[in-house]
Amino acid sequence: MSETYGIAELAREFDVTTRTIRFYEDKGLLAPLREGQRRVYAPRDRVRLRLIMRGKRLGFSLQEIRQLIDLYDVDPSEVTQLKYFLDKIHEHKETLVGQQKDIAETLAEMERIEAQCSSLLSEKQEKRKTAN
Amino acid sequence: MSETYGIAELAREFDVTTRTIRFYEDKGLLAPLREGQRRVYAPRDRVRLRLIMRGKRLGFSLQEIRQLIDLYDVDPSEVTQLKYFLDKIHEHKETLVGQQKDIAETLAEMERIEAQCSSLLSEKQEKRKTAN
DNA sequence: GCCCCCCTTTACGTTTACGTCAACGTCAGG
DNA sequence: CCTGACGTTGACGTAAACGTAAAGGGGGGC
Repeated sequence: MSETYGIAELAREFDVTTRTIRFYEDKGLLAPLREGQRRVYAPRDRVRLRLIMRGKRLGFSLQEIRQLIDLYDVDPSEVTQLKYFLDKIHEHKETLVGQQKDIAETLAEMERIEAQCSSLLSEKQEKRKTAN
Repeated sequence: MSETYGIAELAREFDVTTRTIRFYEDKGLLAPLREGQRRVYAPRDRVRLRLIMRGKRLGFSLQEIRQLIDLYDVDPSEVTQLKYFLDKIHEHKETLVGQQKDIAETLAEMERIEAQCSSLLSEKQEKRKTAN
């Protein structure tokens, strides 16, 4: 079984160009198999691409995204490495929690402004009614 | 009263270079007063800079940040403009909610991996104990 | 046989967000 | 008076993340 995908297929699915996908490979974010020259993507590559897109939506650089992705296939051989990874995870978690806070603040302000606008709008529209 | 700030002062406070602050001015994100040639920043400029930094932490481009900031001082004169701003706000809100979801997912996975690593780690450390 | 679509590599171009350097004015302290 | 900190504009440099164009191979359908 184990479905595979072509580069154009993935490009369509994630709404990026094939150039972009190849670029990610260049940067070590993807490593598809080859059939001759052609790239053949396994489901795990697709998952990785999904992770990449999510990282981008959160404003992470490709380097940071690479770190994040690498956390998913940790080789848990050495204790020192495990500790290192735990550190990395803590770092990322802190960043994410910080972003949550930033988003919450921004959303709160958006809603404040929205309410302000809405009330002003309905006010104006009331006036237009009564003017008729 | 109304405190004012020099460019270096703000640069220190927000941990950016003066070049960066001037660059933001170039891009229309800041518009400090001048005393002769020198830039003089009012509290509102400081607030704006804070908004800019928050936007950056969320991965927005300076253009997007500009849009966001502009929402804070809307001139509520025209009804069509009000509607336009409400639209903008909705857009931004959707983006932010999307990011919240992305963050929640990523955090969940981080914790999954973290738990995995932790248990593996304590396991290994147990073995080292019993081996002695 | 030809067209079309998918695939490949190589290489130069572009945008964003600043960094860096030059060349100069201004004002306080020693 | 000199130094040093702070400020200015202007121009060029750079890293990241792709876009785009060139030049070509391989296979399927009519």
